[in-house]
Amino acid sequence: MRLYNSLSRQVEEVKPVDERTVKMYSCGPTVYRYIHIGNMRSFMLGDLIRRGLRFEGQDVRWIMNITDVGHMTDEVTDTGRDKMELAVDDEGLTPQQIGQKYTDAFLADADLVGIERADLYPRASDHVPEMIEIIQKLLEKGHAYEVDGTVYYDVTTFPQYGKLSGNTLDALRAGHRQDTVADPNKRHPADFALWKKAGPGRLLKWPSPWGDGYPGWHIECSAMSMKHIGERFDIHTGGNDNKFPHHEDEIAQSEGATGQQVVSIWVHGGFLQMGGQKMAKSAQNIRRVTDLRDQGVDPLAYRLLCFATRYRSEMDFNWDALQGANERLTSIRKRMADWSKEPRPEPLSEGAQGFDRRFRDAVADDLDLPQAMVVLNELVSSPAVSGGEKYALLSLWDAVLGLDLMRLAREAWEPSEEINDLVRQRDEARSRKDYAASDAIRRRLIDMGLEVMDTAKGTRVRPSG
RNA sequence: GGCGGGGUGGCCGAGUGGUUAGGCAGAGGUCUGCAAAACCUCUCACAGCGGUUCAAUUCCGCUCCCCGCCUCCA
Repeated sequence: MRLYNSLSRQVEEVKPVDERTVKMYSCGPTVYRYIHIGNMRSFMLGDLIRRGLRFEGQDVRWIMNITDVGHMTDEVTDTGRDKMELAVDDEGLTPQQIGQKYTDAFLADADLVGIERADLYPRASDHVPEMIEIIQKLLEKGHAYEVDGTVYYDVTTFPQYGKLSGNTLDALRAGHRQDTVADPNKRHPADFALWKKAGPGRLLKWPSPWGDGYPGWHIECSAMSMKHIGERFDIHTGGNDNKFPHHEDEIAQSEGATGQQVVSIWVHGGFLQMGGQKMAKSAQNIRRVTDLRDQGVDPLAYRLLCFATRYRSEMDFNWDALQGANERLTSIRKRMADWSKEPRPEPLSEGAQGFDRRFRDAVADDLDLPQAMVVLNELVSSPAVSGGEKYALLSLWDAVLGLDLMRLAREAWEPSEEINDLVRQRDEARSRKDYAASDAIRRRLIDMGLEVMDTAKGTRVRPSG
């Protein structure tokens, strides 16, 4: 599989350092509130990369962090309160309870959109000693300095700073934002906190060599990724907004501490927009996965909708398009139910193999799901491939797509005696040309949630989805 | 101000220097008693202005507009 590496700005082959297993780390959710479908798109990216690699026969170890402390605080002073602490005030729960509540909600929502569970979900609050260890190493190596209980990273000691985002130190100096307040303790405006001194009344704090405090925004990812998949791993994913400063700083930390390249490929997902704006709490345009369900849409239709857009591009969310995806998903599942009853030829035909190759190529080509969907659509309506083969291929491909395409086939729906009776009555009425009666019966069947079709063999019914 | 991504037919969205992306919606047709399902067909799409070229939606320049990051943010 090839992926676009934000660092090199080109598409690269995934070549696992440890030849047996691809190791991937994804920036996960912050758990002081519900996550929305825009966040989900990013998390789906990691899931799709893992599914794509497995499809090629590779083993993958996938880690996704849970952020329950740290990078949710005002950078300069301690007056800006940790968002976790604000949630504690609002909801009357302990930080642990808040974290647990929103972690559970995240996992449940992720399940709904077909994201398979990661191998591990390390929590930031469980890794403070590891973070302190890295900070100490950075101090020893001269990459960091302490001022009154707060430890900063000295960006001037890392000449490659800016290599990921393009925000080099020169550029950062040239284009200063007007509304930022300079921290007088920083030696360089781009320096960032590794460890912050705890202010009075702070709940979430830990003892450290520099006094009570809490970790800075970026250090958790350095600590947890290196602890769980090593100081040299293959893929790191996140949303586009993580590129700077989060990942830029993570590189400076991890590479500063280890003296080597840590991540091979950085993959960044494009944003989900809503009405031309980034979906974000501040824009008040967020939707949860459960909102989709409440609108009568299968959450997996959202997953299908995401496949229309390349993962790196921005995508505009819109209910009509989602509704369309929902229609399409149902229609494919119904066809799958029909095809499942046809014989499946053992060696696939030439034609079917051709479709399979094209599908696999698309997935391997930097996760070109829009192209893969074209192949899928062509297969669905291809007269050259039998229904049995279509079923075989689509159920294979669903390992990557995760759309539960076999749902209706699996449910193996059988009409009840009552339905069979009505079907018989309708066929009799039709043979008598008593259309008033046959239409009345059809109406009843439809009201029972069925789809009614006339075939050469008479009335046929199936669940309408 | 710095860094970066865009403007494609009713909607979502691929893609390409000359040949139909695809899905959804809509229209017509085949089939049907009528529907449904299925299949077929369709509405001269590429922000604007210049330029390069035999040929530009695709390359170059300019203009207009939108979005993201630079502060918490997938």
